[in-house]
Amino acid sequence: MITVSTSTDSYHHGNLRDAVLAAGLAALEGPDGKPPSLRELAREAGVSPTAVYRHFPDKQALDQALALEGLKLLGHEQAAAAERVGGGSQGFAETGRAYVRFALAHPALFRLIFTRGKPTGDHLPDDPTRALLTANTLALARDPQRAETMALQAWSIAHGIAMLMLDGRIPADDALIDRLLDTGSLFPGSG
Amino acid sequence: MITVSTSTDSYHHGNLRDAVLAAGLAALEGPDGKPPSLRELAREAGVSPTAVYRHFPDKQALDQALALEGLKLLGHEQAAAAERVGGGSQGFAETGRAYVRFALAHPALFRLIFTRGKPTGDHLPDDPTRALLTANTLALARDPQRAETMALQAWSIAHGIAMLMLDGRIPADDALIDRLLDTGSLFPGSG
DNA sequence: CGACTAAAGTGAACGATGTAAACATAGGGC
DNA sequence: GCCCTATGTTTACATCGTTCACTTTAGTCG
Repeated sequence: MITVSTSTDSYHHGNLRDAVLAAGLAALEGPDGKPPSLRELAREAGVSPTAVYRHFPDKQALDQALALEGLKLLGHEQAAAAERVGGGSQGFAETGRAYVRFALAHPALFRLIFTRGKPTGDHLPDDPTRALLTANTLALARDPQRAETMALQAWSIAHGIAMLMLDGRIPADDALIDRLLDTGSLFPGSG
Repeated sequence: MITVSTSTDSYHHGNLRDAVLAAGLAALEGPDGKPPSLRELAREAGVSPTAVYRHFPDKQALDQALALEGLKLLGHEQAAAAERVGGGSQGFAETGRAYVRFALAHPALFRLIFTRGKPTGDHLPDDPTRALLTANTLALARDPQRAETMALQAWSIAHGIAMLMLDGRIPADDALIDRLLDTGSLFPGSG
């Protein structure tokens, strides 16, 4: 979690990096689906635009850091949702619902997470979403290969639903989410 | 299809709208995943930036027009792919594969199609992709409600695979596409 | 045929953005 | 107590979308 120390320092901010990230997450929650500009975040943190460059090499790095925070949030919500129904295959289904609900609740943040321009080839960080997913499907299917396939299929359909709903191609209906994510109808003989 | 009349007129271009759209589609094919700027397209068409505003109210409208062209292309490729294998449930599966292949072949264009900022509430234009989809699932399931659900599920999983592969979250492997889109494993008792 | 009008182009300008370069400050280690 | 380095600041530049006032063309109508 990001904490902002509202220190009253004049020149040195004390903790600019976290302040900028916090401002970024806050801006991403706003109803305006606009991704925040670097200058806007600097303004919000009460600092000159170029000061941000002491903590992030460029805008893309800032975005990636924000995306990473978002990914953590998503992971937490998924884990909490799964735990709430007691894990198991119920928890697996709940994980998918939480994924889509998160996307609808935080559209700009969700979009940011999955749109960091070029892959730049660097390591994908710890992805709790994915870990949780494979663990769950491994409990459903004996064959590990089949489990991996199911995991990717489940991820894909949840991601597809989320994206299509965000883009207005599919009504963002809560009942529809349940209908589309119904594991019983999707994966024969599981659950 | 967009045709550019390379007329040698000096002042009046003759057909600026199509020229700009053509330049836009060309730019979107370039390896640089950048969405083209309005000024860039104007430059490419040999015209001042503001001339574009005689044909599009703003950048967003330009983007929407480009997205519409992309949607047509996608529809054509899907129809061609389905036809190639003789339609039917084979054609249905092929439709999904074509969807993902299109996304991988035209990343920037595909992204543009599904990211026109706010829905602005206006009508979704004729979407050949969706029409084809429901028609195909209707042939697979008797219950129309079930068919609609299957259509949206199929669309979601194809869209999810495409997006996740574009974002580098899933390897853009051709064999993987087939494995994930295997209708037999996804929808029990159909095919 | 010639004049007028509207469509389609031009240029200069504005504010916003990401980013680079040169300079200022403050706080911690010798 | 001094200096060094991390962290800011100011200024500047290119690019972008967009507005405004103006110019040129094409086509219609008397």
